[in-house]
Amino acid sequence: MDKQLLKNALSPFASLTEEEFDFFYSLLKFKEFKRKEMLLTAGNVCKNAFFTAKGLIRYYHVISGEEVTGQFFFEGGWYTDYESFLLNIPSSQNIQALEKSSVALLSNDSLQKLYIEVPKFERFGRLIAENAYLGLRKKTEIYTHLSAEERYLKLLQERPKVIQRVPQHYIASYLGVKPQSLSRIRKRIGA
Amino acid sequence: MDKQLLKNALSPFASLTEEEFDFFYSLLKFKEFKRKEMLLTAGNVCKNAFFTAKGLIRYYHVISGEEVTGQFFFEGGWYTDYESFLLNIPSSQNIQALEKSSVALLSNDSLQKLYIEVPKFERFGRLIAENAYLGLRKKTEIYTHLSAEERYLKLLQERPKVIQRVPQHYIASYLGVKPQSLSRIRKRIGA
DNA sequence: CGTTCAGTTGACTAAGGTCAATTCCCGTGG
DNA sequence: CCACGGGAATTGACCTTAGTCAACTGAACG
Repeated sequence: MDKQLLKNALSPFASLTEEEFDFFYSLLKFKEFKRKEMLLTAGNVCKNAFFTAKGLIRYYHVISGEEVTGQFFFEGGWYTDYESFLLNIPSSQNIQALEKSSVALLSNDSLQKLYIEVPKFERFGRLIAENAYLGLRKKTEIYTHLSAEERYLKLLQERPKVIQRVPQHYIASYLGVKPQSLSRIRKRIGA
Repeated sequence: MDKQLLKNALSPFASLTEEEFDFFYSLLKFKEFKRKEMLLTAGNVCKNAFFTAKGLIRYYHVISGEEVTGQFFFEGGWYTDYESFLLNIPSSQNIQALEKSSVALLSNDSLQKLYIEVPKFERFGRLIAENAYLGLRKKTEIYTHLSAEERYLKLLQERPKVIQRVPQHYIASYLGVKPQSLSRIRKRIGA
């Protein structure tokens, strides 16, 4: 596990002393996941927040029998199902490694400990949530007024890594189109 | 301004002493808005968080010349453009009263003061953001996999107040369909 | 009253979905 | 290392949903 990567990922949210960071670090657990392995399966309580140190993670919902991908996370990305994690209720999400991945796990207990021992992390938690909100709002706006082709082009432009590393049918489920349609779109724009 | 309404609206997020609440209350400003009056216009910095004590507020974006309504807020609802409010940058949103409304304003300065004087409010800020995130995620999910008719029925079922109080073309812009289509949907389902 | 803006309706178009048949990879086991 | 099997991607024909353009009705407010 790359300690520095973790430090860098936190720096936009909180400036920590060595001591504070080390305390935070001591609360983490580390785990390896194989390709297609699940970090969380719907119906279970999401006990951890996940930090992707290496690899590629996605979360998705199953709605009327179909997978709807919510987001992809690469090296340096944080994710948890807030609702389940915070309220300790069964999650409706699935979190899955799409590549062989190294992940840091922060349990809710540890996070609460963190909030108490280092109050600065309350702020950190708030900023993470606010940040998640902004990202999601952006996605929502894009989705409710752009065509499938425009959404694809936007993704291509803003996050080419997703196009490069994620299998196409997952991208389709993220963009809200069928794999066939995405294939036609790609053909049309000459990708 | 109904002090008790404000207290009730806060209670899910923070249990405050009389003293803490009074300090919070002392930081607020109060303002009346007429029907169609703007609380914020795109291009300006969003200097305040808004609490709707009475009336009906919406926020919207203008995208390719069209209004896209993000959300409606009734009595008891909070809203601010986080991005603009937090980062002190020009907002891309418009916030507007749809009915004659009484609104409480909390400036960023006041909020920062609050965070310092009553650290409990860091938690409050975090919970508000997390809550906003959950609401938005729900909307995003609904939108990317339900048909226009299903979205309308869902809104009708979950928030009948919106259908009752909001003019139809705003609902259309919220649901992501044209007013003509919404009219046809309503005819089809016999509303 | 009359002007204006919201809502309705009709005819047509276009985007994306559905069903189905291949083809193309790519990982696994022999 | 090669062959095979199965999931992923592509393509075609057709269908459904929502958008577009346009005319008309209705209600609301000055």
